[in-house]
Amino acid sequence: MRQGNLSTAGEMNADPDEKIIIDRIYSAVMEQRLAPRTKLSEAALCESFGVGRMRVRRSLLLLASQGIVDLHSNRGAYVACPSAAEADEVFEARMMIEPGLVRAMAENISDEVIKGLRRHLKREDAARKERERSEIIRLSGEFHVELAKGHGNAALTRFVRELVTRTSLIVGLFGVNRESTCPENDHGQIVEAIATGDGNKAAKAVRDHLVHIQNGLDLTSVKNEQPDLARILAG
Amino acid sequence: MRQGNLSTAGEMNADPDEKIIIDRIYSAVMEQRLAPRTKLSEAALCESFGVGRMRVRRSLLLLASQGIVDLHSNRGAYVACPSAAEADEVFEARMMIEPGLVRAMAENISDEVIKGLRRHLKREDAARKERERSEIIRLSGEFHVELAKGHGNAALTRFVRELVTRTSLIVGLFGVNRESTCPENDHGQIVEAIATGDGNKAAKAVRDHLVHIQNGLDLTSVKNEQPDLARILAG
DNA sequence: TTGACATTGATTGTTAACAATTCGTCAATC
DNA sequence: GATTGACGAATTGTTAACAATCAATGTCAA
Repeated sequence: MRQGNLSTAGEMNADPDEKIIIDRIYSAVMEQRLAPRTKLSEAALCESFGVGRMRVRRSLLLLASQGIVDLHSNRGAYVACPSAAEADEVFEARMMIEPGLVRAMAENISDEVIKGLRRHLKREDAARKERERSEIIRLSGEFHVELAKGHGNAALTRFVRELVTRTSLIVGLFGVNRESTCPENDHGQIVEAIATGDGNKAAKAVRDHLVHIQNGLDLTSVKNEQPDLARILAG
Repeated sequence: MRQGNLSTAGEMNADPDEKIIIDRIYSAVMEQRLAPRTKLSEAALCESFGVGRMRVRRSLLLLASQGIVDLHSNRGAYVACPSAAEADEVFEARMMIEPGLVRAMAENISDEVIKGLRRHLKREDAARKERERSEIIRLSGEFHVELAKGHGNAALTRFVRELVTRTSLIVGLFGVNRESTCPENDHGQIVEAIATGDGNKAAKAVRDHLVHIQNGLDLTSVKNEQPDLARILAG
C-alpha cells in the first residue's frame, strides 16, 4: 500500500519505535484520517504501538514541536487545529520557500531526481484511477516533500514536510469540496518545467499550484476553533 | 545585559523551566560560549538549573530536533558540530528564505517594526563600542530573528531562528578570524532598504550580507569531525 | 429546573529506584 | 613499552509506583 518511508524523524537519530509512532501519526494526518482536535491519549497510543509511555510522550513532544499536535497541560495531546491566521501563515511560508527551491532544482537538474519524480507522478495517477482517496491525498502532499528531497537540502526538506503536513490539516478544515482538492495536472507541469531546466517556469508553476490549493479553501467557515465562549463573553 | 527573550520555545506551550533551559543553551550557542562537541551531561544541567532529570531530557530532545544538539544513544547530548556540507546547507536555506522575507517586509512596511529594528541596531552599535564580544555576536544573530519576527510569520520565524543558531556554530567552527565576523554596516543597510520600501534593494542587501558572512569561512579547515575511523574503515 | 458543590474516576505529570551501557583505570600479558 | 582484557565508576535509558490535575457524575439546596 504505502511504501516510501516518509519519516519525519528520518534524519534524526531517534530510536526505531519512536520513528514508527511519529511516522504513523504523520501519515494519518497526511491522509486526513486523523481529524483536527482528535485526542491522542497516551494509553491508546501505548496500546496501539505496544510501547511504553515514555516513547509515546517523546513522540508527542516532537510532533508538538512541529505544530502537528497541540499539547495542553494536564489535558493531553490533540491533533492540531490551525486557525485561519495559521492557515495563511503556512501558505505564506510555502510561497516563500517552495518556488525558490524548485527554481534551484531546475537550474541544476539531476536525471536521477527527475526519474524519481516521474515515478511518483505515476503512483499518483494510479491512486487517482483507483479512487483510493486517502492514498491520493497522501501522495499529493508527499509530492512536495519529494521535490524538497530532490533538491537535497535536509533542513529545507524538514521545513517543507512540516508545512505540507499542516496543509493537510488546513485542507481538511477549510476545504470546500471533498473531491476537487486534487490538482488536475499541476504536479506534472512542475516536473516538466524542472526537466526542461526552465527555472522561472517551474517557480511560477509551483506558485500557481499553491494559489490553486489556497483557492479551494474557505477560511471563513469555522469548523475549527470551537466557539470559545470564554473569549466571546469576556467583555 | 541581555533582555530580549529570544526563546525558541517561545510560541510553544512548554513549561517555564524548560523554556529557561532551552533559552539559556540557545543563547550560549549564539554567543559562542558553548563550543561544538561540548558535552551536555544531564547531571550538570540538572545542577545548573535546579531541575529534575525529566525537564533536562525534554529540553535536550527539543534542541536536538532543531539540529542544535546531537543526541548519541547511551552516550549523552553534545553541542552539534556541523560538517562543511551542513554548513553549505544552512546557508543555502537562509539564501532561500531570508531575501524573500525581507522583500515582503519592504513591500508592506510597518513603522512599528522599523522602529524596533532601529532600536536593535543601536544596541548592536553600543555593544560594538564597548567591545563586548559575546554580546556583539549574539545581537548580530538575533538581528535576523528580529527581521523574521517583524514580518510576523511564526513558522518562518522558527525556521530562521534555527538556521541562525546553527550559523553561530558554523562561524565558530569555520570562521577565519575571530574579529571581522561582524558585518560592518550590513544590518543598517538592510533596515534602510526596508524603510524606503525598496524590496529588491532589501533582498539584495540580505543576499550580499549572507555572502559576506559565508566568505568569512574556510570550510576546508577541519576543526570539526574527528577522524571517524568507523566510516573510513567501513569498506 | 437550575445552579453550585463535592466526590469519583480517569488521565496526565513527576519522581525515584532499577537496569543497561559506556568510559576510564589498572593490571596482566605478549 | 604497547595492547588486550577485565573490573569498577559514572552516565544514560527504562520502568513502575506515586502525586496532581482535570472532567464527569451525582447530590443538595434554592
